[in-house]
This record gives sequence, C-alpha cells and structure tokens, in this order.
Amino acid sequence: MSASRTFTIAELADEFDVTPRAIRFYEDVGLLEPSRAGRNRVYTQRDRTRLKLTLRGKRLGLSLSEILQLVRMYDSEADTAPQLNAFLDVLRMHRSQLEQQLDDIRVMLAEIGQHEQRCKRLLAGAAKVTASR
Amino acid sequence: MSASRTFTIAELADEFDVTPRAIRFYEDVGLLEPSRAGRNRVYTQRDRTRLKLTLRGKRLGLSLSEILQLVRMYDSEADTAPQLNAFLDVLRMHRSQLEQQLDDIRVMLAEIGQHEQRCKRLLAGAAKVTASR
DNA sequence: CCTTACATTTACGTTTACGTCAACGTCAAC
DNA sequence: GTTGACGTTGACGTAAACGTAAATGTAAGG
Repeated sequence: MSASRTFTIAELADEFDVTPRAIRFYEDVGLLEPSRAGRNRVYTQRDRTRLKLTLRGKRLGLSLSEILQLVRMYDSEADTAPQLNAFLDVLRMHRSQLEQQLDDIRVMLAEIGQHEQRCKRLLAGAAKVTASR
Repeated sequence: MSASRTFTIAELADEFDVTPRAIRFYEDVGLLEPSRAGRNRVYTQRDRTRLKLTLRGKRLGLSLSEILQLVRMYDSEADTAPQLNAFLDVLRMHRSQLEQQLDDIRVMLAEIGQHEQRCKRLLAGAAKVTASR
C-alpha cells in the first residue's frame, strides 16, 4: 500500500541541493507545512512537490511571497464567478510574464549563439596560425 | 549625420519604467558609464542598450553582478586561446541555465493552461445554473 | 557511558537592490 | 527675484532570503 513516503529535512535538502536552513525558512513563510515526529519535521510527498514548485519559481526570478500566492491560488477551491474571474486575471498576468521571459530567453540564446560562433572562428584562426609556425 | 542621440536620466527612466535612483545605482555597480554635461549625466545609445540588457537580465532573475560579468565578457576583446575557451565555457553555462528556464516556463505555462481550462469549465457550469433559475 | 550524527530553536549578521529623505545647484518662466 | 522642474551628491533605511553561530535534544553505535 506504499503509505506515501515521507522525508527528513536532510533528504529533501540533499535531493534538491538546498540547505536545511532554507527549507525551514520556506516553512516560516508558509510554503511548507511538515508534520512532526516529536520535535522533528516530517515531510510528505505534498511538501516535496511544494518545494519543487518553490525552487522552480525561484529559478524564474519569483519572490517567495509571489510563489506563496501562486500555490495558494492553485490549492484554493475558488467556486464563485467573481473568484474564478479574478483567478483567470492572475493566470493571464502570469502567462504574459512568462511569455515575456520566453522572449528574453530567445534573445539571449541568439546572442550567445553569435558569441559562440565568433569564438570558434577566432579559435580556428589561432589554430592555423599556430600550425603554420 | 544623426549625431547619435543622447538621453537624460529622466528620459531613460520614463522609457523603461524605472526610477532615476535605480539608473544611478546601475552606474554605481558599473553597468552604465554616462558622460557629463557639467554635473548632469548624459546617456548615449550605448548606455541605453546596456540598460535594456540590464533589465532583461533582471527579468530572468540575474543579479546585477552577474549581468555585469556578462556585459563585460561580451565587450571584452578576448583573443588568446585560453581566454576564448574560458569564454566558451561561460557561454555554455549560461546556455544550459537558459534552457533550464525554458523547461521551467514550459511546465508553468502548461499548468496555467490547465487551471484556465478548469476555471472556464466552472464558469460555464455556473452560468448554466444561473440561467436555469 | 560517551561520542557522533542529525535534529531543533533563537537570534543576530549579511548581501542585494534599491527607496527615501535632505540639502543643494541651475535654468527657464513668470 | 522667486518659483518650479529637473538635476546632483550623500547618507541612512529597508525588504528579502537566507547564513551562521550558540545552545540544546536525542537516537544509534562502539
């Protein structure tokens, strides 16, 4: 029946390459809600998922409070029309921000490509010069 | 001969929607190097481009010092083979990081899509219920 | 029993990226 | 001549996201 594995703080820290301090901090701001075995924290799969979401958000430059809003929204059982429409607005905002980031990334990747080509040309030239001596 | 337009700090601040304070701060950390007309700063097209790069970097979650490294690298006239190879290494690192971000964005966009669908379904349902009364 | 490894809380320290005055210069407009 | 509008340089304040040290608990192993 695989009673839905649990994790220690060190296991999660190892897996995601963050410090226990950071994980406790994420709990402080409300992103994680581990249960306890005595004093010690016990993390569920849900917490693990939350942590993964948190780190993904961080990689995209979101602040912890922004991430918190997101996960709360996703968890919330919005059901009234005003709530749902507000929800949709937030989703649209985030989508447009992500698309802005996609653009930014495309531009930067293109630039990186240019520089790589230049480097390679220069290296090829240098190799010839070296070989000719 | 369009003597390569210049800009005041307020013009740039307006155009990119940042405060003059932020722009001066970017100068403090070495990202901008405006000339002066008396006491006042005069920004060139080059500064404008730098500012654009800076803000793009920020949107992708880079720190100002990381951005500084990038623009310095791009400006540098690396020509020796070791320099060029080091350069290529950095480029590869940044590329893989950007690709990680691409992945993250794809995942988040997919999630947003799911939630949007759910919202719309619920709204459609609510509309029916409302209409039936 | 003692050490080692891992956990805890409390609390202060640090870096980053500006915000926010304060005090002043300057040039045009009234 | 003074009033804005815009610019300047300090200098201090602040929010975010942990780092780091101190003091303590506790379970397992030798």
